[in-house]
Amino acid sequence: MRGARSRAEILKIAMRLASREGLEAISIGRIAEKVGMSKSGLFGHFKSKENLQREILETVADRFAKRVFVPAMKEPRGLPRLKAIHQNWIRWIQGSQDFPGGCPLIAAASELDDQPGLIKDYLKEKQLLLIHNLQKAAQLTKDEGHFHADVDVERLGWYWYSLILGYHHYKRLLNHPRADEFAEHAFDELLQRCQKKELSS
Amino acid sequence: MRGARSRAEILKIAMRLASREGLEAISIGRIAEKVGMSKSGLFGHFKSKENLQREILETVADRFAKRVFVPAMKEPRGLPRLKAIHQNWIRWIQGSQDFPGGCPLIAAASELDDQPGLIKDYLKEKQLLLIHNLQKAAQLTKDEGHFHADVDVERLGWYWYSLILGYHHYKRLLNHPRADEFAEHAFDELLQRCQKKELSS
DNA sequence: TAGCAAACCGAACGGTCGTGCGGTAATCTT
DNA sequence: AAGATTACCGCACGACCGTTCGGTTTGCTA
Repeated sequence: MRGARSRAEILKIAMRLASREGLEAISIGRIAEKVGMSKSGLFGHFKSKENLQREILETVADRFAKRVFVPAMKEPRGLPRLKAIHQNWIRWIQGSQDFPGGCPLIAAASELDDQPGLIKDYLKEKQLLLIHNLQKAAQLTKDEGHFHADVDVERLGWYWYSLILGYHHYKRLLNHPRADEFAEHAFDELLQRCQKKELSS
Repeated sequence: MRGARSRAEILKIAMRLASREGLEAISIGRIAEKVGMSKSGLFGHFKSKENLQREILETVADRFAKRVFVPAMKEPRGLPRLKAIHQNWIRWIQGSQDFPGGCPLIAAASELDDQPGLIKDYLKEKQLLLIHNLQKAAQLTKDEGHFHADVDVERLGWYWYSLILGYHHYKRLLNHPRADEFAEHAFDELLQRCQKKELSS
């Protein structure tokens, strides 16, 4: 089937465009132009703009998992794996060549947080899954004995995510020179505090 | 001049709309409809959409200062003032009736972080000012002796902002039941850590 | 009260949007 | 090789976009 390769290529380009301009701001016409095919030809692949948006989001989420979580699974469970996830995540935000516009998931989150609909539900589901995976990795770290037994993994997950958001904000919007330093330092502190009695519920 | 009141009313309604749909997504026609006047009549007040967007942002920033910083200035400098700022900020995010769509500044930040232009520059300037004010309040706390002398106020500012972003994310997108608890707890911890030797550069 | 500036309107412009249709060319199935 | 399915195209639609313009109403000033 010739369409499959074309479809993947469309999504890759659309993803790149959406990372710069936002999921709602992109238009089918401009994607088509960039891909090098007609508007109606592209439209035929997805049967509505909403479908296209959902598939873009899906493509991004897949890529995120492949870049951040999958490689970290090769590290032994516990602290090494946690650190690998964090490092991959930071690198992801620093912007592989694929996303000139920062993490599309974070961008989409603030873009959609107040207009209900299929896309928002889908995004929320993906975010919950991401957080669940963070917490699972943290739970394993507890089980391995690398963390204090009283650590509240849900709270750790929130801390972790917050510092990622802060990093993203300082880095991408403000171009703050100390963004990398802050994020790295904060994550180390967070891990250390989890080894002591702090961060319990 | 009859136009002044009308102008303020337009901005108030436009601000509300922009908080839900984003600064780029709003259209002059829909704002005009909601205000109850003609598209061209509204357009006459601002002479371009970009001007309108900038003025919306300005309105939001003014209101933010008035709700978050100004009331906190009545508290004595140092810890009490810091806590007041935080409390007001949290309340601001919880969404006064004015913003059904979460903090427009945060929303605009992710929306604009990758498309350069006047609006982004303006937003960035406002964000830097906000951070500067946070740091100034923290510096005063140091001067009052409420914090350890080695505290790195720039780093504290980043921590503070990060937890606000995390709160916003968990609260508005995910409707997480523990969002308030996490944010409150984290801020208390942050203050405590600033009183010890931690959080130095 | 005359005159003027500003607020506001309706209509229209060129443009882009998402979407649908009919037709052609390529590919797969049998 | 015949037939069915699919990819893709050009074209056109109705709707909405930001913006402009000429004309009417309103409120202030002299």
